[in-house]
This record gives sequence, C-alpha cells and structure tokens, in this order.
Amino acid sequence: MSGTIVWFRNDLRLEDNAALRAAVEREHPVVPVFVDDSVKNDVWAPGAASRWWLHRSLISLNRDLQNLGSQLVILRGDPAEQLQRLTQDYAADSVYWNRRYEPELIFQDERVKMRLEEPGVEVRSFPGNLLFEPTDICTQQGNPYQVFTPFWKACLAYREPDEPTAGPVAIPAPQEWPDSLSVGELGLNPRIDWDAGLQEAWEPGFDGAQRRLEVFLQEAIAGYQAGRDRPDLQGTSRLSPHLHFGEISPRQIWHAVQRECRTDRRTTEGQSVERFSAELGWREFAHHVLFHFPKTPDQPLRSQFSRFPWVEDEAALKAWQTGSTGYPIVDAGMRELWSTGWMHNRVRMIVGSFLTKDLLISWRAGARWFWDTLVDADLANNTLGWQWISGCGADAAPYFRIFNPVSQGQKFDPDGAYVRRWVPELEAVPSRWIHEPWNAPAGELNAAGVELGIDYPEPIVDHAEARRAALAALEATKGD
DNA sequence: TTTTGAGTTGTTCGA
DNA sequence: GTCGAACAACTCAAA
Repeated sequence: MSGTIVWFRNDLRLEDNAALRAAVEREHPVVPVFVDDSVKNDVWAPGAASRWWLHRSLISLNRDLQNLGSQLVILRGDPAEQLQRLTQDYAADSVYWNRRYEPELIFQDERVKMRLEEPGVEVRSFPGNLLFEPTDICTQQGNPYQVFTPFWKACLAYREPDEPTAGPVAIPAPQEWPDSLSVGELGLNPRIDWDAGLQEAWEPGFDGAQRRLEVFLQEAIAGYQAGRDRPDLQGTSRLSPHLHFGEISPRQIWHAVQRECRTDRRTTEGQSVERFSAELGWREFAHHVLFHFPKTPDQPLRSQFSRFPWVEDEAALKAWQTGSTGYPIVDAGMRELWSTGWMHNRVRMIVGSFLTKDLLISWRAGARWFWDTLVDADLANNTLGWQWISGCGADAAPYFRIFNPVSQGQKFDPDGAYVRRWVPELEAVPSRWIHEPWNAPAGELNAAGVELGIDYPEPIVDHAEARRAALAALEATKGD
C-alpha cells in the first residue's frame, strides 16, 4: 500500500490546511498523526495553560476527523523515531506537514526530514500558518526587518494573502488503523482542579474558533480602533489561542475581516479593519524577527541591554505574579491571567512595564511566567512583546516610555469595571479612587470596607520613585 | 557611502 | 482642565 501521513502540529484544523489537502488529493489512504514530544527537557516546552488547551483542541480535531471517516493517531516520543516507525509499519510512502517557524522546531523538522528521506520516504512541507513566509520579506539590502512599519508595508506590497481553501469532504482511511494513545493518556489535563476559569472563558477547537470569529465580526470589528484598548469591554477578537494552535488560519481571519467591512479606509470601520489587520501583521513581524534572530527568546535583540542591571527580587516577583502589587490595574491583569489563561493586550503592556520598569525585574522572568500561564503562549509573540515593552527588542518603545499604572487605569478602565471584576475586594471603592486607593480619604475607604494593608496591599513601590530609578538604570546600558 | 526621515500603544511639565 | 513640547538620542530603512 502507499499512503500519506499528515503530521499535525500547530495546525489543528481541517480547513485551509495545505498539507492535509495535498494528502487527500493523492487519493491514497491518509493517516493523521499527532506526536507529543513534550516529555523532553525543553525550556520552551508548552506550559500548563497551553497543555490544558491542547488537550481539548486534540479532542476537537479527532472528532472533526471522525466525522469524515478518519481519526487522529496519537503517539508519544521523538517525532523522528515515531514517524519512521509508522512509515515502516504501514508502508506509507509520504509524510506531509505544515511549516513551523521557531528555531528549535525548524531544527527538529530538518532532522525528521533527513531521517525519513534516507529510506526513500517523500517529505513535503507546506506554508499556511503565516500570511507571509519569513523569507518572503526582506529590505532592499536583503536584510530582515527590525522595524514594524516598513516591514508591514513591504508585506502588503508583496501580495494579497491567498484565499483560504475549504476542508476535505472525506478523508480516505487506511484498511487498518495504527495503535494510538487516547488524548487523555498524554496527561495534558491538569491533575489538580484549577481550570474552572479557563473552562468558563474558552472553547478550544475549530468550532470555538469559528464562533469567536463570528462574534468579533458581529460585535467588535467595526469599533475596534477605539474598543481595542478597553479591557473592561469585549473590544478585541480573543482569537490568539485559536491562532496559536492553528485551529483557524490567519488567511481565514484576514479575508473574513476584509469581506465583512469592505468600507472606505477613511471611515471608522475602514480604519478599524486596517488596524486589526496590522495586528495580524504584528504576529507576522514577531515570527519574522524570531526566524531571523533565533536567540531572542533568551537574549535581548539590542545587545547593550545585556548589561542592564536587572534586579533579583523573589518577593516582588511573587507579588506581581499573584496580583498583589497594590496597583489595581496591574493586579486585575495578573489575576485575569491566572484565572482565564489570558490577559487583555493593553493590560499586558501595563503589567510588563510595571515588572521591568517599576520593579526592574528582567523581561525574561515575565516571559517565563506568561509562558506557563497563557493559553495563547507563543514563542514569537511572547518574545517580541516582552522585548518591546522592556525596551530591548525590535522597534521597541523608547526608554522614557514608562507606563503610569494609575493614569493607564483611569484612561482605559475609566469606571474601574475591569478592576472591580478581578479585584473584588475593591468593589465598593468609588471610581474616583479605584485606581489609586492609597490616595483615597480614609472615610471613603472605610465606607468601602477596605483597609489598606489588610484587605488590599499597599503599593509595593512608589511609582514616581521607581520611574526615576528605571531611568537611572537605563543610563547603565549606554555606551559600548 | 552618506544622508535623511521616521519610528504601535507615554508621561510630565508648564503655559 | 487642556494643550504642546520636551524627554535624549539611536537605529533602521530607503534614497
């Protein structure tokens, strides 16, 4: 028999899946496979929240495959070994997959390819998880971009992203299925019961992604330009975890958004579409930068930041992680993250600025915490975001841009609804003081049932002082 | 090679 | 309360 193995990774969907499509078109049996190799001791192996999501996404994918007369074969171990064994046992002559772009994963894919090709198996990889391949776009000198705006202009001038392709209507099955683990046997699901907030917030899988996109198109895209910055409203798409796991393709989102709002770019709607499209562009940019600067997950892109005097302060880090810094907008964000596995982007910037500039704790500590707790944890996006906010990365914020957690709260959570939702002990504090309870008159705090230091922490640092210290620390990175 | 224009998301100060 | 300018100087990308 000749057959095709389709190796699923961060592309857990049937629609707009180039590898699956090519495999089905061969009209030979297709064996969809997922290989869990997270047992290996990799610092960037998926964190707990990612594993929670993956568990559900695999179940969803398996169900979708079963509806087409197929199923997902789940294996564990070294992918090269597992795939080679499978091709031998089942005399499959081809292995197809969609490309990944993280340095370690590219390395791994090359290794798997060599190992499979040696005995004569055909290996084909396909694009599809990005709108543009990282090597498609370069400056006129042939270098990678390090600034977003010219990068994104070059992308848009390069070509319109392809239309997404439909999923298969049937998938030819092999006569006999290989042994497979169940999803549960991978042990991705938490053993202790901490995931109620995630359950409530998310529906992993293709169907959940489609519904999320639909809601965004119906309710938020038209006002995205203004709504995107408001953590107290549902102004963003919340598609990031679905995109990370490839349950929906960026091309599908791109074209759905363009179709939905075919309006003049001078209108609010038109600007909103452009703005949202640019956010997909930032995802592209993050992958472009990671591809061309593969050390950035651990090292600052701007090398002078290697001598930045980061502080090691376990107690302060713990206060940040647990949402007990005494700054309500920061604590709300960190608790939203802990509870739902997600945090609004505006608030990610606020908590990132607070960790790196108010506490002077390294962006790498922040990146690690996000890595474990975010359901959308993505090496490219996480690395770019943390290097950007701390000032050491591509197109980074200028050093003097230090977020004031009080004014950011007042500006983007004007009624304090977001803070009240995630920091319920401040629920009765008047809006005037919700973002700076330490400045509230004693009587008003009392009436709200809050005693600082008892019911809610005093600020762990003074922002004005911390700001001066951060500017001074930045001096230390100057010169050669 | 050299020059020039520009750069996601802010804050603070002083008029 | 609102507004504009300063913050300091650098790097990238294109001409």
